[in-house]
Amino acid sequence: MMETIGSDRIAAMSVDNWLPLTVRIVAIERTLKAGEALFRRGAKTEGLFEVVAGRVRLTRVDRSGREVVLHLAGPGETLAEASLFSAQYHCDAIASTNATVRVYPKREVLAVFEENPKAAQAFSATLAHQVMNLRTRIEQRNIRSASERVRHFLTLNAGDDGRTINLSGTLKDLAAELGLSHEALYRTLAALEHSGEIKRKGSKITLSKRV
Amino acid sequence: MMETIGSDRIAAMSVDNWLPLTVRIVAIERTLKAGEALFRRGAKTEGLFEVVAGRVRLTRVDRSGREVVLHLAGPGETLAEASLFSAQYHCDAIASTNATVRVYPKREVLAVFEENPKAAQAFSATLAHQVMNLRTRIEQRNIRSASERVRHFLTLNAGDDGRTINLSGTLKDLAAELGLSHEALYRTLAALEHSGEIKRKGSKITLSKRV
DNA sequence: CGGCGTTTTGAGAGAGCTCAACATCGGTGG
DNA sequence: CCACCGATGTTGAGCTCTCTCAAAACGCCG
Repeated sequence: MMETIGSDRIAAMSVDNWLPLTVRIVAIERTLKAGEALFRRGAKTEGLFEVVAGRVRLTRVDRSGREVVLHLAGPGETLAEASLFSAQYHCDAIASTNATVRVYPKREVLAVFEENPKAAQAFSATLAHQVMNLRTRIEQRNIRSASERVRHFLTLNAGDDGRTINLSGTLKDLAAELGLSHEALYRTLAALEHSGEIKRKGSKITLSKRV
Repeated sequence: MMETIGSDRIAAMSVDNWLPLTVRIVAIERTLKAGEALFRRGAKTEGLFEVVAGRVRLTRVDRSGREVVLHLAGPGETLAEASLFSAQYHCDAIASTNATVRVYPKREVLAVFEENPKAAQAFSATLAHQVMNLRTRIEQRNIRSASERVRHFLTLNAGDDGRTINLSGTLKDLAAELGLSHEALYRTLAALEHSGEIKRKGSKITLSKRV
């Protein structure tokens, strides 16, 4: 899984890869309206979630009341993997758009791991990738400069051609994800475009050849 | 595992919990001098590492040449779990002090997971905790204020009494870990002490009752 | 058309960074 | 035993950069 809007391809964590049909059948679907909470920090854990449609974000609220986006999951990705091993959620899950999710009960999923080593291993791999991605995220957060942080994001999320990025949310959302004020992001993008480093067209950004 | 110097107890990830003796026996020990690299980003992955003595840090170097500390592992903790599922390391591992590590070959560890669901699950749980801790770390990085960031760290790493923190490295290391310049950290600690919020005594910090 | 949220641009202030000087503490070797 | 040296710890001062507060243009939807 991943944390950056455009990087689904980097570590898309489809349930298909490891969760047997037997479990997927018992899953319950649930729909959420934009802004609705799937679960809240401190609530008892139910199980694993898969986003079927829409987008769900994992967030925490720091003491100053600011929302910190930990992760943004799109269709095919799973949510709250860590909750399988803990009794309570440790962050909030909120629908960013109208969304549909599937719930795989904790009990059933854990049972699968007992019986099916392949599934367990695939799940481990998934978590391991998540760890890597979170570390990348921390690396990003260490960058003070807004322009460097944006560049870091853009290069990391460039498409197959290495130059094109498709934003899937609003720029304001992206700002939150990058840990910048939205004004700072607007200004930075404007400056990068003005300097010719990038080109913008709607929700598409293109990097110019070599910096 | 964890990322903060004093929080070993929060998610100490001892190998003893899940890795069978059969594997632990084939492990190879290796010693490192302070500053020596255990592995470098891009190198072929060997397996899982356990820190026996000393401290090893996981880092990346950003484009400005600054070192970003992703993780600091102490005795009993494991390193590079994600490398089990990838061909190359994605960050550098460097000994912060003279250190001894044990190497558990990838092949053997993965074999254990095939045969022993309990081990696989314990490993997953370990990774899941790591994910949680990394998220906490991201939350921390979102805090702009140096004093708030330090408070966040202190409360998160307070000992059993909830008021005492034992620093295990230098303040300079801590600054890097917190993503602050060492000057800023010194000043902040001095200010907190001056205001009576904390007391310092060598490498020990005590929080005053309630803020 | 009216309203709401996003996108933009402006101006000012605060906070941390950088550069710099100095103190302190261990360890090393003469 | 003491002088030297490097790294850590500490404090000072200015500067840059982002945040915050403000205001306005734009776009979308009922």
